[in-house]
Amino acid sequence: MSQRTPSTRGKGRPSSPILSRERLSQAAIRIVEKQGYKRLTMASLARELGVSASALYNHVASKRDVLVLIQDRINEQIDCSPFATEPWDEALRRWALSYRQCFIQHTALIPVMAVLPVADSPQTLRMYERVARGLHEAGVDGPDAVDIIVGIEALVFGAAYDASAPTDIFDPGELEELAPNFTRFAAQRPKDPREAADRAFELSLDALIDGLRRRYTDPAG
Amino acid sequence: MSQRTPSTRGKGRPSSPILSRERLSQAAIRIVEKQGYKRLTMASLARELGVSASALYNHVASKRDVLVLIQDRINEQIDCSPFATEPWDEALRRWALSYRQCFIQHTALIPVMAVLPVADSPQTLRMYERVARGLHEAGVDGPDAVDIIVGIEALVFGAAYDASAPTDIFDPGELEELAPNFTRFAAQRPKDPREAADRAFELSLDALIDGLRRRYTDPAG
DNA sequence: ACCTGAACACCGTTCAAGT
DNA sequence: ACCTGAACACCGTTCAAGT
Repeated sequence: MSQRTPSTRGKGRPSSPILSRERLSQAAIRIVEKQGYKRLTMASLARELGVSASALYNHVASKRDVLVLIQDRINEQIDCSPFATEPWDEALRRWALSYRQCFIQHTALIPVMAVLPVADSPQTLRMYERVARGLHEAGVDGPDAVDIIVGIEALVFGAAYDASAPTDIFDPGELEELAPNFTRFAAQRPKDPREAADRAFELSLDALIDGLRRRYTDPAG
Repeated sequence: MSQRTPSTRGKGRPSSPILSRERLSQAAIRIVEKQGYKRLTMASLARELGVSASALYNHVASKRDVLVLIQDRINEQIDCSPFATEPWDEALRRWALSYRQCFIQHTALIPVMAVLPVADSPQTLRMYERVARGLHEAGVDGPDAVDIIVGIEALVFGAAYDASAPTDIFDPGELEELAPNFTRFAAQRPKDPREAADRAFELSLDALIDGLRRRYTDPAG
């Protein structure tokens, strides 16, 4: 299914391949960081690597594969370390904050990431293992731990979109009369859209974790 | 900004335009329901309407505009009526369930919808007004009501992706050794992927609303 | 004002041909 | 095994020309 980096075989000339999945994903991330996802095309990726576009297909099956490679590297940056030191609820909170922070710059990956089989992304799997183990050790039973991961992830993805939205997203324009109360409430939020998005996310995240705490932690403990 | 349906002017021949934003969005939804979002192109939409593709640009500025029109009609189907009869927490729950149900078939709209200025979508605005008013009347202060809408929406969007994911999404394949616990836990979830997704969503939604209830409802009340 | 037809500037992907 | 160059089958969008 997934092509591996071809190790130079023992016989014949090494013929030293120019490309590899490693170099390919590095170049892709370079383009995304400098020019954004709109400018990441198979042609631009090939140019960055100094090869023809068709050469890429010796290493990936499709453009979606390139996005999967990027996503795997991005997930490496998400901080799961609090599960080693903090109580599960605080660890979950910090994980979610870090997760969202990573994906705000990569919302284009969300449609891919959200439905991606874990078999295609070792780093995602490592992350899930860390979180699932942390929750299980805290007394959450296995399937529920997976459900909690799924739920937090859902909130994180949605919130990452929200944080990347344009400034005027809640300005009703000429339609104010359709939503007078909502408009007034929205105007009372922080002017900085990023600050408003951060607060909305943390309000929901804290409520969610609070609800989980009630469910899974003995009130006497 | 937004083109209005041109009312036939008083002078000259009526010249009866074939197209309108109304007919355009209806045709678009017809294509999406029959053939999915991949098959919705400006060309296919024009064909469905019996006109040339370039004619569409007299009524919408871009393909994104078409998606916005679809989204507005989809949002009309989301059930906000519980806010008229139920307590705010139960109403919020039912709204979220209905919202997710609508978007499971329309995940392609999520990247558009999530960052869409409300000024471009009257039905979205109506929906927000209904929910914001319901929360405010229950004692939630204005800006928090908006934050809650944003948070629930984020969870709903992420969960809609999850519910539309392929069956084998948590099968680690050859990578099982990277995540032995997670793999075991995932295998204990319901076999039917849709049932598993539903449960994960409801667990998080219930925890989130429970957390909100604690925050906004007087425990004595 | 509204539509047509042709054209433009892209996409991702395939494939025979080379080494 | 890996790369090139040409070609294919699309996209969304523009625009002069018609009524």
